[in-house]
Amino acid sequence: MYNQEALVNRLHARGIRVTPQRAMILRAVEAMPGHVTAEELYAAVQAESPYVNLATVYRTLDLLKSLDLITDADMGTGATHYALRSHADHHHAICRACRHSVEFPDHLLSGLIHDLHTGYGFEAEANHIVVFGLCAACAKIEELHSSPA
Amino acid sequence: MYNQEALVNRLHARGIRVTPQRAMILRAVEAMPGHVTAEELYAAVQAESPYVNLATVYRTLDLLKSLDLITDADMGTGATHYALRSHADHHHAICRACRHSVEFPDHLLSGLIHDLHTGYGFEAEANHIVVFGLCAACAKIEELHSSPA
DNA sequence: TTGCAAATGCGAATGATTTGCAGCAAATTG
DNA sequence: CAATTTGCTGCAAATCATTCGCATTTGCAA
Ligand SMILES: [Mn+2]
Ligand SMILES: [Mn+2]
Ligand SMILES: [Zn+2]
Ligand SMILES: [Zn+2]
Repeated sequence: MYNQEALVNRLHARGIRVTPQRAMILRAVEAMPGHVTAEELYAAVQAESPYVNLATVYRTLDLLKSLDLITDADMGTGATHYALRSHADHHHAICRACRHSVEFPDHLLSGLIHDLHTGYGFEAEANHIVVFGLCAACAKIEELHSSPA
Repeated sequence: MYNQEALVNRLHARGIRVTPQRAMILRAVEAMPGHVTAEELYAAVQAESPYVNLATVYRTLDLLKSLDLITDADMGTGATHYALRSHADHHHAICRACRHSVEFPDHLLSGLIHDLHTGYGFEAEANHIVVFGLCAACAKIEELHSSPA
C-alpha cells in the first residue's frame, strides 16, 4: 500500500510531466475502490474541475498502462475496467448468465504462467484477468435446460 | 473431424430452421481455416450470394454460439474471431508488441479450470482463449529499454 | 390455405475509444 | 533572457464493430 500521491511521484521520478489534469486523474484513480471505467473516472474528475476532457482521461490511462501502473480488463460490460496495479493480487471469474463475479487468487494462474514461460519463452501479462463461464447456481439451471428428459 | 454438412445437420436435429442464408453461413464457417471475423465470413458468403446481410451473419454467429457450436475470442485486433468448436483444442498466447501468436495446448489450463471448479463451483468456459503478454524476442527488447544502465 | 412465429434486409443507431488540429504551457537552447 | 522545440489539452468529428427497429418475407403446422 503506497500513499495518495504515489502515482504523481512515480511520474515525476520518470521525468514525465504531471499536469493538473493528470494529477487529478491520478488521484481519482487512487481514490477509486476497485475497478473503474474511463467514464466513471471522468465523472469523478469533473466533480473537481469541469475542464477536464474525456479524451485526456483516455490518454492518461494509456500512459499509466504503458508505465505498468494500472491494469485494464474487459469485465464483459462493454467498457474497459481499469485498476491500480496494487489492486491486482487476484483475478475474476465472471458468470456469463448472472454476471456475478468471483475473485480468485493469483496463484491459481501460476501453473499456466510458468508453463508458458518455460515452454514458449512467453511472458504472460496476466495481472488482473477475467475468466468467463457459469457460476455454480447458473450451471445447475443450464443443466436442467439441456437434459430435462 | 465431421463432414461438411455437420452444422446444418445439427441445427436440423435441434429443430432449428435452416434457411438458405444460414446454410451458406454455416458452410462458410466450416470451410474457414482457423479463426474468422464476421466481416470475413460476410465476404465469403457474399461471393456465393450477394443478398446476405451482415446483420444476419452476426445473428447466425450468435445462434451458433448459444448452441456451443463455435467459439468466439478477442484476439486483440478489434473484431471478434469465431472458430468451430472442433478447432478449439488449443489456446493462444499473443504478444502485445509484435502481435505474434503462439498456440498452446488445452491441458495447460486444466489446473486452473479444475481449481475454479473445486474451489468455487465455477464452470469456466475456456475453450479457445487468449492470453496476452510478450513473446521471448519482444521481452528481450523491453528488457533493454528498462534497464540500459 | 391460413396464421403466426421466426428470420431477413436495410438503414439507422449505439457506444466506447481514437484522432486531427489549433492553442497553450513547459522545457530546452544559445 | 528570447526564441524555438516539444508535449499536453480541449473540442469536435471520426471510427468501427456490433446491435436494433421495423417492414417484409419465409417456414411450418393446423
Ligand atoms: Mn479485481
Ligand atoms: Mn486457434
Ligand atoms: Zn451465475
Ligand atoms: Zn513479440
